[in-house]
Amino acid sequence: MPRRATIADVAALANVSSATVSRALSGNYPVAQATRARIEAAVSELGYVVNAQARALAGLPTRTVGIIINEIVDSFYAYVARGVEQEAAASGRLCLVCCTHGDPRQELAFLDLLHEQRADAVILVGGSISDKRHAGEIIARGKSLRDTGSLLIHCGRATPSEDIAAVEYDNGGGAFAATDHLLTNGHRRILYLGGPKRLSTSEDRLEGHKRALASRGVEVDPDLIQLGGFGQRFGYERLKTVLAQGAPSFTAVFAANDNTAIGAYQALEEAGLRIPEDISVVGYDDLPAASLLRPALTTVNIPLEEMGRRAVRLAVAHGNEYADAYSVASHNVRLGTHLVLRDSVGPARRKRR
Amino acid sequence: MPRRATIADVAALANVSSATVSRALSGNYPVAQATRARIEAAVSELGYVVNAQARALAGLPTRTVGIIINEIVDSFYAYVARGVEQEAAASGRLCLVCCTHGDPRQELAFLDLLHEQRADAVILVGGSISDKRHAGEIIARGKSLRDTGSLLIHCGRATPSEDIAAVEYDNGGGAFAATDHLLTNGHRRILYLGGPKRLSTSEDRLEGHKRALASRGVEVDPDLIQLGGFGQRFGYERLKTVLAQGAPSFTAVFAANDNTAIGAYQALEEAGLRIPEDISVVGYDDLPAASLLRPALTTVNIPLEEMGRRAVRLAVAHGNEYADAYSVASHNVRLGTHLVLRDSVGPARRKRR
DNA sequence: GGCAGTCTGGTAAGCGCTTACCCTGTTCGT
DNA sequence: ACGAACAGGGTAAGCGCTTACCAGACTGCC
Repeated sequence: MPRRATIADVAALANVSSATVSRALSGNYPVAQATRARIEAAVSELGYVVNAQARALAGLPTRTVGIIINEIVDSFYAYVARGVEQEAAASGRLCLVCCTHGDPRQELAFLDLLHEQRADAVILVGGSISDKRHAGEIIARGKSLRDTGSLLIHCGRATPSEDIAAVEYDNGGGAFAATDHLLTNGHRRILYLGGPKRLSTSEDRLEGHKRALASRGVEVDPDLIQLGGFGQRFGYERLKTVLAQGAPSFTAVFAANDNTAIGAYQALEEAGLRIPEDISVVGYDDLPAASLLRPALTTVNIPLEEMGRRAVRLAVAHGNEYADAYSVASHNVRLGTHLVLRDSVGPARRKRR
Repeated sequence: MPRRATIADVAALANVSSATVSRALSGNYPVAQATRARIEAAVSELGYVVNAQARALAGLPTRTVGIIINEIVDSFYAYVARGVEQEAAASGRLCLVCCTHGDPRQELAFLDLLHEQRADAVILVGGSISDKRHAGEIIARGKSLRDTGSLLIHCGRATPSEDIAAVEYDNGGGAFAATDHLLTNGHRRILYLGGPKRLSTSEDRLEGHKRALASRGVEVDPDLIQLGGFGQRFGYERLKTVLAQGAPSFTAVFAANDNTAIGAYQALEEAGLRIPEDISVVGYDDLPAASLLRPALTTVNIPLEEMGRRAVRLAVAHGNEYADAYSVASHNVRLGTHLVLRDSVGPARRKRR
């Protein structure tokens, strides 16, 4: 059973020292053409593959970036991950993907695991729960990561500390635009559906919604705010429950994200309500599913992929000017969102005609 | 600027040797309660985090598994990745995810990168192009990987060699079932749409389709076989082209995968053809999008997540009985597929009534 | 009381690579 | 013609961890 070849084997076969082999391979030091050729021959003859662990241990960066997301099959996260992966691959880095399934403790556990792996950067994606203790834990790990030359970047979540860079998007603004669009179409009673409580993402969206209402002097009716989850299931069940309580007192629903909107579609369909004739719907995220729905869903677009790319760039840029990693005021980034008009919003129906 | 703490620092602070610290941390050797406590105190005081690279270099497994997929935002791959991630996480392993975007050369490049990383296992997902040279390259890397104690597993693709384990699914069987269902509904002229040529996945599906036709004595009409791609775009454009050539000569379309079916839906919609009244449609994969479509798409379910899990288990099981890694006849796995009936198939229309 | 067996813990040899430091020739500039 | 600068290459000291091997201190048993 062949043992894996080491640099020493290659060196022996090529009749040079292991230092020369190392130099020829990393190409950061002059090596004579002839020597290089002999080394390359030896490498392919032995099927030599450099050992990344040894390399990292010797002080080189690991060329891996970690990314912590909720759920890989959720398009929201998948697109961010794609951006991260692309940008990472562009610089020859590999991606360590971790899924928390929404468990904040997992978040911390993965942070530790990625620290063990000495990932060049770790990117934490998605809304954060509002919890002082948890935030503290994150900050501590951020510091600790930085002490090893790695960088923690928040992506799509506000930074809990000056020291942690973040790539955000105009979450409240998108919600404002969506609600404003509904208002412009004459809707005054809008059901706000979905979004876990105490999650920054939901809170920001709800805030934007309320701000839009306020800007037109529409009062918020607590009954029209139905928080709870970000899933299709939640959208379906909750809306069904609300609908079961009698004729809808609203003319539109603002689903806190597209998944919830999908659930809302089902509930509306079952209740025999037409979109947008009877009820208008807007979503948030602009996932591919939004344009698959019939009628196609009007929703807020987030530059998810770009966010992922930016996050990596932020981390890697810092990594380059190594000495500055400590002094640089983390250049936060905030990207814009915009409403994508499709077919799920119509004029508000006259009051029980 | 704090330097990262090493095991030696912890040892010094706890007044023991580094060996004892190592033992206390990995817990595979008796360490006195009191000593252990002192060590733990030192660890948390220093914020010590073990260095995975050093550990790996010292001979322990890296506890990472690599997975090579086409595209992370494609649900097909995302679900497999999810299974892999889950199973990996269950054994405390991290996942290195690589996306080839369909480029076979990338496949090889990532295989090398994962080899460098000494991943405990690497899982290659999705159809393979039919190319002797490429297959040879894969086999070579599989061997080389095994020489380092790692294992290459194929997932959703047939193994090119006895030495490489694979988790497959009954691809042809699913296609057979789909076509058979169409035949049962009276369809005789079925447009087979999509699937890149020379890709094992497409070839197997087409084979199942033809087999079903043959079993009912229906001849295959080459004009009704429209190969080319697996994307939504392809499905749309190609079907549009076909439709532009005059009244459809078929009563059903078998989309080689759900994405193609989505494109087909668009083309049909634009052409004013109703599903399933005018044209029936079946897809393949049973992605979440299939049930979002209206009418909901009848399609073939593949246990994607389970495949991912199995792949990891296959690799890890072998890893356990280390000595056998060489002798064990790779226990291939083949999972079943089944047709999911929804609303996109109806009885064949009478011939131009 | 002597000795085998059990607990604990230390010593030190690697794991495979990079790179600071050193050395030998060449090649130039002036 | 001579020192400087550079190309090319070797030596060996780590990087941080695990673990084989060894040793002292008890324990209990005959």
